[in-house]
Amino acid sequence: MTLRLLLDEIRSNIGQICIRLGYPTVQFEVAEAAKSDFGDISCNVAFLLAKPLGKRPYDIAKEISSQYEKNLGRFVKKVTPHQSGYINFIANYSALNNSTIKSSVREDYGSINIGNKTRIVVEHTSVNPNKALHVGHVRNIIIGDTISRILKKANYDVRILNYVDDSGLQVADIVVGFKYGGFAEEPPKDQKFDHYCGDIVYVKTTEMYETDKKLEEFRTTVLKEIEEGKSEIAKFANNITRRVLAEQLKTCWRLGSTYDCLNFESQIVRSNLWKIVFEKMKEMEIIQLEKEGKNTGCWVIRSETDEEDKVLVRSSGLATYIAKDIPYAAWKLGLLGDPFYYVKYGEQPGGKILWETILERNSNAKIDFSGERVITVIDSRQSRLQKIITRLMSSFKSQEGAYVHLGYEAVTLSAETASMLNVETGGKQIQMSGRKGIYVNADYVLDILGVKTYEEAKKRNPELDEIRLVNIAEAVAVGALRYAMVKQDLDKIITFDMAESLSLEGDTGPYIQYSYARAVRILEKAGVKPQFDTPFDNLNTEYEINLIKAMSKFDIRIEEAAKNLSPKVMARYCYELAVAFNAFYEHVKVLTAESKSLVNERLCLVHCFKETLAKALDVIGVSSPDRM
RNA sequence: GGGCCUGUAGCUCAGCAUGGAUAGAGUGCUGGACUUCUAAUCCAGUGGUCAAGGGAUCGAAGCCCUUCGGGCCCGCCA
Repeated sequence: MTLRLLLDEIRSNIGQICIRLGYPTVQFEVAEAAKSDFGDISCNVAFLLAKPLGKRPYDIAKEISSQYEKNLGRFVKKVTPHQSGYINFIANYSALNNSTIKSSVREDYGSINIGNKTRIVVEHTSVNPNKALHVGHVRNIIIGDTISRILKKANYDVRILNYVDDSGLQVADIVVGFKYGGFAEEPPKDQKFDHYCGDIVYVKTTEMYETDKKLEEFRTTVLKEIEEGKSEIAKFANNITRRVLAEQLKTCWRLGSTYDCLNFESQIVRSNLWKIVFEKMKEMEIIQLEKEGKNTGCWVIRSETDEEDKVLVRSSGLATYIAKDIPYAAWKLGLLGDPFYYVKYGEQPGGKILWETILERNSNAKIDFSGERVITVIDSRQSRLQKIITRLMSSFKSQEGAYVHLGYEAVTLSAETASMLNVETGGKQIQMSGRKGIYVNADYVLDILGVKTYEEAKKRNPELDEIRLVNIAEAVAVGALRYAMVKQDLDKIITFDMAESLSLEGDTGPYIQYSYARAVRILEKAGVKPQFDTPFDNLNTEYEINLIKAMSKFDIRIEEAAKNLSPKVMARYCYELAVAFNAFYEHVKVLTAESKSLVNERLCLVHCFKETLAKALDVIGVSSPDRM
């Protein structure tokens, strides 16, 4: 918060000085200095005024600086014009320290009101319920979960949905495997049901199609029966997908992701939402019945560019798969009457209730899971489809950005990791494929990471009991995986490498968690509670000031992350905090400081750092173990 | 053929939205710091034609155009 106060103060003062000097109004920028050599804050106003005033930027910077010096205000200590034309500011650290430390103890530190409690839907995860989650799905989950957390921190009213495609081909495939392929309904002992379905039934059944065309024919009839939802096969499919879903959710919860409601595709299909949307689109004339050409007899969405038109309804009158996505998107935006009723699916870790939709009327109060805005997290291979849906939604609801497809690039496997799966790629990375069995399961990665983190924790904390060590190991394993998935920009491919994922040093989740554990230990060993009724004038080494400056940026980072829907901003912020603390830890002694009052001030700082880091880590869903 | 993404240090990536100072991290490699609040750490060194070319600008890694390399997508399948 405090950095924002400082920036606002400078912005306002410079604005006033420009008016006083009779300078034209320009949109100047006040921002963190690019390097600490330059000071704390920089302003580019002199560049922007150079042209209209016909002066050198440096001369303008000098003029403004000398005016500024007459009244430095609360947070500024020094103003210097730089040769380059920037005006640089050094903060009044006494004020910065005091303000930052005192505000950072607040429970809601870092929160900021951007959303104004706007109802916003985040849909993520949405994995076909016929297999276990692999590391590609994990990226989706972590992005979606982190975005939800960011938006909550920015005061949006967030609803998190998980769409369960329980009536698609992939489900039909495993049903064929169970019913006609001879696979037992129960997995071998010690194998999770979702792993069994994905690793064995799905992969092997798909393989069998190659040689057994009859088997492949069953797929079509099974799919049809599932969609109709009446037959024994449909009931069987429902039973299977429920079991897989339950296992998938365990993995999601293990990763720290929770949801508000499960939406089932089968119910969307069986509701009348498609008919309503279809009629609406006809009325609005945003779809056309083709009279000629290759799509004769089909209802299509005409492309606005050179791309192919998209068929919505076949010449047979049957809707295509996109007909499931359109009503769902419109439903999420609350544009259609709600045909669903809601029942409790169960209670999630942390106590949050998970709801699910049903079509049968019940006496429960209706719950509104729609939003004024909708964010759908799906990888960018589906961009074309999502673009069409976004376009349709914007004709239904003209509000800018009402429907957002938050796309991200895929997770691929490194050549080395592929070769562990007996896939030779000639040194190139490879796309994962559930169908071909080329993937790394999320549970497997967490388990392997857990073994390593357990060993590391035990080595360092031999006195801790087994349960505590296991909990620490799990927290660090999840932290490592989540951080790795979120630190990279959304439009960069992540090449997953098993060996590399085990690295716990440098720019990783465990590095950050470690800084937290160090802070906790200092506070434990101090034996006294920090007392905050002091002005914090003595925290004046560069390490202390850097740490305090980092802490003071929390809400600015939240704002940036929320406005750009950029989870990595928060990952980088956590890292920034940890780096500042680790440098402080190495160079500044807390418990053996020269005086009692200095010990206390530093204890306060360590305490506030610990609280701030925990809150920042929580935004990326990484927990903060006390010991590591 | 069309659409989207991408190219910055040996490797993995920030920085690009909103142009401005000597382009930053991690990792790797070299060397240093643990009888001290946990070395999952810190410090120093090493390492760059910001893919290439052009344009607009006082000023470009960033904006515009072109070219080249890499990836993904484009069914009356789901």
